[in-house]
Amino acid sequence: MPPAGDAQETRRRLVEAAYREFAAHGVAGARVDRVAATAGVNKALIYFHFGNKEGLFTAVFEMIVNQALAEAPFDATKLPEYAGRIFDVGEANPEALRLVTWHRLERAADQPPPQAVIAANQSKVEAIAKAQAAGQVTARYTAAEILALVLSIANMWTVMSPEMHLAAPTDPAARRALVVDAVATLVRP
Amino acid sequence: MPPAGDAQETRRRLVEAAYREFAAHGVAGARVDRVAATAGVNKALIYFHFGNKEGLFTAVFEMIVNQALAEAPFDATKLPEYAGRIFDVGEANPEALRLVTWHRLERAADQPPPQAVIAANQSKVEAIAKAQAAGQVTARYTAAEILALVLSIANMWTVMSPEMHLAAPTDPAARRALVVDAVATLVRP
DNA sequence: GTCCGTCAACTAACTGGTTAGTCAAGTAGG
DNA sequence: CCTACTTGACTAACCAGTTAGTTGACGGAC
Repeated sequence: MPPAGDAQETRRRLVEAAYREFAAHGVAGARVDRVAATAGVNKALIYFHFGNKEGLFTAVFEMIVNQALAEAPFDATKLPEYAGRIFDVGEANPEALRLVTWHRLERAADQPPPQAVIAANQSKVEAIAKAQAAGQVTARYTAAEILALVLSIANMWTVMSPEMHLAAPTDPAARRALVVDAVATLVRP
Repeated sequence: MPPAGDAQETRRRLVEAAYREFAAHGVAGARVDRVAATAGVNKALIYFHFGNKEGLFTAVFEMIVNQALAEAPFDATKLPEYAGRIFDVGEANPEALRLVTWHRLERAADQPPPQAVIAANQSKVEAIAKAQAAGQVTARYTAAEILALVLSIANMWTVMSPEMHLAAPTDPAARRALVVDAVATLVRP
């Protein structure tokens, strides 16, 4: 085994394992020993690299946020398509949405919101405002309200309680079509 | 001390205390000792009355579900108003929504969905279908899809990540107006 | 009417397993 | 040999659940 092995690689393996653990069980439910076992490294390495359990979650959360921001390019003049893309990303990474929800429930209260997210939202709001001024997007709602609506509808199925899925269409394509169409209806000038 | 005291009252106190504890910390994060202390009863009574921690959560969850179903009378011909009412209930009981979210994350996978919720959803879907047939609600989406849309939008602000609140209007009245208007726009025939 | 057995409701103290976090020692590469 | 990295073994605290026993109400026997 490589003791002076690749620390970078060890960190990556730990974050990957922690991602699954936290997404499945949250901070309180996650087991540090389980993360270490899954990553195939000694538990003490977690404390060496990340300080504590909380630090490990922070590392995972930052990775997910950056990844999410990178995967969904924003175009204020094509909000329905953007919503569809968000839907696709959520569909492909259901664990990421769980992780964000755990964050909201367990940590958001005593954690300052990530600067990257605030900045990203701000630029999106400005872009929407510009599109509104150009008459490409409805002026019925404020730019921030539109962004909130788009994101809410894009993620509506993942946030929905599972009981709802029994009554609603299970076909992903139909769910996606609904998301795109609903956003289109709402943001039409 | 009343040993053969009011068991009903003891149960109520425990459920009440557990409600706050679970809403704040979830199942894994909740502390049984803390619930007992808050309720002012002996910890063993929790196991006497509810079997285990899980049973206590189930009791709390059932109470919340029944309460929620009772508080929001459904009228398929007035979906925007219904969304507004759901918004109001959520605004008045933020803890209830947290509890439902905890349930979804921690228990929904291995818990059969409550029959009461399924039945309630089914009757709502049927009512919407009837309103669609009468031309009072758009036929662009299926009845189940409309219900999903209405509920998603009604709860959009509570589900939204807190970062969003920084960019969006903090005025509850404005948030409510948006919810009602967006639903109206979507369900108009 | 009082004695006694039963039972639901309740309690204080305990247990055994778990868990986050620590530490001293060791290993390889530069 | 020194720095960065890794390890097995350890611990102190925590926490869900248990246990053995107490309390008072109720009801039937005499």
